[in-house]
Amino acid sequence: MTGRRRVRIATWNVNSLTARLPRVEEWIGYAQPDVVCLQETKQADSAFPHEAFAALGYETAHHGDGRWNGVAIASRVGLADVSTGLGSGEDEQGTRVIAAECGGVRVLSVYVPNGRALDSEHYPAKLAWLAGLRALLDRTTSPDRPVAVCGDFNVAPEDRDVWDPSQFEGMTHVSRPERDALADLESWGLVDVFRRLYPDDELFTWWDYRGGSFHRHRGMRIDLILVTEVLADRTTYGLIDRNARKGEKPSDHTPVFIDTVVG
DNA sequence: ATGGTGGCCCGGCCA
Repeated sequence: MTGRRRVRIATWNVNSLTARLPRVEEWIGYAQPDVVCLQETKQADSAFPHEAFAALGYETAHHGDGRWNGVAIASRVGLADVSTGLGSGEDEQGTRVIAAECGGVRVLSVYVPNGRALDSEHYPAKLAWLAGLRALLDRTTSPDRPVAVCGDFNVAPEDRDVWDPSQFEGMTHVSRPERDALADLESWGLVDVFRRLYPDDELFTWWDYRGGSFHRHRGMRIDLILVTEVLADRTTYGLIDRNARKGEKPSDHTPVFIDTVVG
């Protein structure tokens, strides 16, 4: 590992890897990411298709217990020092975070709890989970290092990250406490690097399956790549690949990736 | 029209 290398880091909530494997293989084939963070595999560790990724040249690590959640990292630039969970009391729902060292970057694949509704007990649990993620970063790495926290945050950081803010009043994903919890996580030393690259509105990563939302451009940007400044400063490109939301049996999320430089 | 679509897997729950 000498010299500077470009790495393409991607994240995708696949909404069941069992249902989505053909689309994931297809996407990896043309997008050629070096690291892919997956969320909502909905698989037990014993069911994860390590061989399918190995055939494409990727090492994989997965953390899941079956029906709910499930996160993974696939890497073709090395995969070491894997750890799972928040390591604190906030991840009782489990199987929502996995981390690994990939080509000189500490990569985390995260699936933040949905929260369901502002008056649900799952809502304060979501806020606590985000605080627990910051605590995990504090214990395991440093903002001076190359770190990429990638995943489905279930929070739209700003009003321009939803198709119509008036439709979301009183709902999760846009509330002040959720946005504050995300901002507090970023204040650890992370940059929403995709937004830094593209200040435009209407750049969404998720569209409801219902009501033709995708074709009506009714979405939200909730899948984020948060990186430390050493990576943000060297990020040359980023893309939300809307093509993966089209066609046969798409996930309701589409992948996001960035190109950055390590070393 | 508190609906609608899709994944889990077959009765609702979750997103």
